[in-house]
Amino acid sequence: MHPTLAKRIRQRRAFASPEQEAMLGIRMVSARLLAPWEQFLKTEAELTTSQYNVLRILRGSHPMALTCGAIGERTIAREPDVTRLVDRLNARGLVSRTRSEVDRRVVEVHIAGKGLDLLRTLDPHALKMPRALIGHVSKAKLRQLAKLLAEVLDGMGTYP
Amino acid sequence: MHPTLAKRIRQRRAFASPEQEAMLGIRMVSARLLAPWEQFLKTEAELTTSQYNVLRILRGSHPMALTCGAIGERTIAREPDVTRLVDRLNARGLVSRTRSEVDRRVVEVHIAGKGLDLLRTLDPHALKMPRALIGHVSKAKLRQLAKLLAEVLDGMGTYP
DNA sequence: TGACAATATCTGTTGGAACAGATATTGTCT
DNA sequence: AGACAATATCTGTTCCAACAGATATTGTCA
Repeated sequence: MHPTLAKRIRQRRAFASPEQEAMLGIRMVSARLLAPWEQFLKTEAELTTSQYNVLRILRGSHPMALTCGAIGERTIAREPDVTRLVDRLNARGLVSRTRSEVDRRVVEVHIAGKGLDLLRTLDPHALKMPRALIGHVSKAKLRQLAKLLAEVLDGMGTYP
Repeated sequence: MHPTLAKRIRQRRAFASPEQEAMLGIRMVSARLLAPWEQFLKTEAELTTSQYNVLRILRGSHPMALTCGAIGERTIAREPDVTRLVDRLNARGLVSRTRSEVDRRVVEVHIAGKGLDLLRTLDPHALKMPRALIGHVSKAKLRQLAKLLAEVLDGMGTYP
């Protein structure tokens, strides 16, 4: 699709600071990693990545239910927006919602059997895809990359 | 905000393949790099990143105009969607559109003075932000990171 | 030249993300 | 108990991205 992307990074290297250089690289790689996955989720399961992530989180806590607030904490989505996200999953029968008895403000969300089934069909792809996309880089280098990324994440600043 | 992210990577390291590990890291870092920038563009300039990128592209070719098609090639956006994107920029006077005389199917898009002014106010932030966010990592490691990312980009596979 | 494909952009429509403010319920303090 | 803040979710709304199909213009070939 874009055979010149790596070249563009190399071209900029002379002008950009190491920080800009790294940031550009991360954004480019991320964009090209996410696109196939989003496309796949959409065509195979009609899910957005947000929806998929929520389902994964709910499976993670299964058979325990989670409140909307708890889901919000574990995702990037703001809590007020969890409602509709869960709504759409509920409309498709992938999760079930029940108003808590002890605190009736709270809604408890629970992954449904249909949701578990759907995730199961996606699991093999979630496993195979990383290898298909970046398997051409040696395992040692990938470990090194992950290590550097963890260091970037640790102590990342804010802006402004 | 999420002090446990790096920890989550480390925890998964034992279970995940190097490919999954690297992919997870890239996605997490990218998400946390993009969010402040999107937020900044929105509050300071009421621009989406797509709009900002188009303005940057147009400035790059200034004083030459670009067709919608040419803009589409240089971005991730599909060509049919460039129309409205440019529409919104045009409505704010940031770009100007003129129907080509030689081929009247074509629309030539040209960044306006107001667009150049807006970019100028954003430039210093685009320079400072990378340092603020990932300046805590040594320059040598950042260069190494960029090198690894370029390698990942080169020869990245497809899925499915 | 006329038919038909190719190109470049536009329009109609849908769905989701984001934000602000509203509502319902619970905790707390007097 | 009554008032008021805090919490948890919901509703109304707007904006944008994405896709499908339509339109206008140009190129090509019989």
